[in-house]
Amino acid sequence: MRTDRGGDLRAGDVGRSVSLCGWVARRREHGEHLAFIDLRDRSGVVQCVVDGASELRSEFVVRITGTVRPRPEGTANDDLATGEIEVGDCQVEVLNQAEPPPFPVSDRVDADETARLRHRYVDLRRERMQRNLVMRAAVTRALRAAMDGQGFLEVETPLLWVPTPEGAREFVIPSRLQPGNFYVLPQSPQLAKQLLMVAGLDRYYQIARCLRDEDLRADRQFEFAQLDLEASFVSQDDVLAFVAEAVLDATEAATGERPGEIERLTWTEAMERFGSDKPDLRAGPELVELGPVFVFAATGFKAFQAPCIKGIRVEGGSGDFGRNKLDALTDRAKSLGAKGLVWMRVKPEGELESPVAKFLSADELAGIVARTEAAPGDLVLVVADERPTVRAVLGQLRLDLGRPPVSEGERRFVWITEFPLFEGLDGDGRPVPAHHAFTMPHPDDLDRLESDPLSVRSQSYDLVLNGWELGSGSIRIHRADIQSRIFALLGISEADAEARFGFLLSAFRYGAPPHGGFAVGLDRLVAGYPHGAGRNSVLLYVRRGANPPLYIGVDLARR
RNA sequence: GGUCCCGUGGUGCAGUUUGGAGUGCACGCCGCCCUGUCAAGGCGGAGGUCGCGAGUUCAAAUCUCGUCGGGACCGCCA
Repeated sequence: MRTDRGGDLRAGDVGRSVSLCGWVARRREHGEHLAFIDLRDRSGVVQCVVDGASELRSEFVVRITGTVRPRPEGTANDDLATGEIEVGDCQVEVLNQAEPPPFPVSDRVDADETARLRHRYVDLRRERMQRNLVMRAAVTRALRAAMDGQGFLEVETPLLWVPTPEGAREFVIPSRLQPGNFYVLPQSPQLAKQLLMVAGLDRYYQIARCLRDEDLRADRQFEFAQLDLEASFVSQDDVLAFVAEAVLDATEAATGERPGEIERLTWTEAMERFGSDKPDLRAGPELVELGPVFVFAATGFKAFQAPCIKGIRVEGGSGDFGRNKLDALTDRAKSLGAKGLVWMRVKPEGELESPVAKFLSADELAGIVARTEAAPGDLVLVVADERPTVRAVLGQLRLDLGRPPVSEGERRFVWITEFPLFEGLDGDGRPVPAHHAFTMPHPDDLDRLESDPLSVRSQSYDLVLNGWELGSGSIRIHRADIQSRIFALLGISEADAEARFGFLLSAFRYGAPPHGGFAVGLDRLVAGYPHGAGRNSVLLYVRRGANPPLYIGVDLARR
């Protein structure tokens, strides 16, 4: 039916007779006997010169047969990949007519998103959307190649699964054969892949569908994909290397540029310096510890008699922040949980101007300037509070003060390692796992497991890109003695454990190898590549909340 | 479960603060003209329950309440 995709034609094709099929993107009529048709297919757009186009309308499906020729002198179009040539002497065959589209099929116009989702098949005709889907395919191809190259075996795990005792809320599917019983759709292949390790598969990966019945967010869908992997006989560094290889290859495939080494921060470093376990390293000031400045601890300023004092330096911020903006920043800090926000302007002579300056000694003021390395014209923001509050507030403020969009500027991947094993204590004083109950503690901290559990680090790790959590993983517990200690700490009896995790524990009794793994969120990874892209431009279909459920333009099934 | 914001021809917006005739702009659509355009251009035209429902008022796109839809965020997402 066709010989080429029109968008692929170049000067080298001049003279060829071609047949092209596609949609009428635009037409420009110049009287009865000259019209230009921009023909669009997956490869892009090419200009066809036809003898009259009065029967053609936007989005008609046509087959055009003609001859590739160079455009007349002076009429080339640098904005088009096909701009040097055109297809002339065209015969046009209308394969199908079309109603006017509900919104312009153009990258220039941001149409109503509801309409775009309802008519997703029209929305996906946009060049940008198709480009993103093509890029997504390039990314998954690169991921597969990287995993294959590292000796991983692709294995598909079941979708009709059983409940997992912890984690996200799961979708349930009624069973026809056992009325009253339900299948559960996996929130991740976590347990299945651990069983594959017990089975001796050694290195497994999958581009896995994950389904979570949780509330939606801008970057969150019920249904999403991840590169899921698990490997036996590996250390944490081995896992990080596997993932880095795949992610860097994918980035190169998507953008043409291979980032350098992925940086590494421990969780504590990330929290202290950036106030976040998913730091955006591109911009914004780091948090500076100010507590030690006040060695004498007996500062006369009550607000600074706190367990933790940190500041951030806003370069050149003195002039940019008048009282209104400072008040707004203070309100923002309070809404984030701080009791207040102390600001200090560095005056041309180097001394500090601040509402609280009179409560601080000269040494203290000088210490703040020295620690923050503040220069004249800078602004220093200080929060004093409990350590988690200080981190959270300043961590958010540094982003508020200048965070570029995720997909713009440089690409800063960073590993966050040594997460705490427990995130705190529950109402009964029992530690709460930060990851899951099968995460291996850091070997150096094992002897403190019972005596000081909150200080115990885990062998779990996250991959972060420009402030986005791209994925996470851990080394799993494979030894029964350590698992028993964890269950004891969590207050899970042997009977409880058997009831909740029985099939995994029983599998582990038949020879479980040391193993660990990772999962990379594919949608987030891909959305981070194109400039200005959002979630909805890299997904085939987008699911939104509430009624009527807008999926592919139809309601959910009812029974 | 909670907080805040937004609903105006097919699309994108202005109009809402301070109530006074569905008023305006751009795109698209329909018709006519046009032989080198490319977001073609010119002339003309059609297209509206201002999300929906109450209330206040002589009068509501505009004010109030409710409701539906959408968005952002918190909870939640091991």
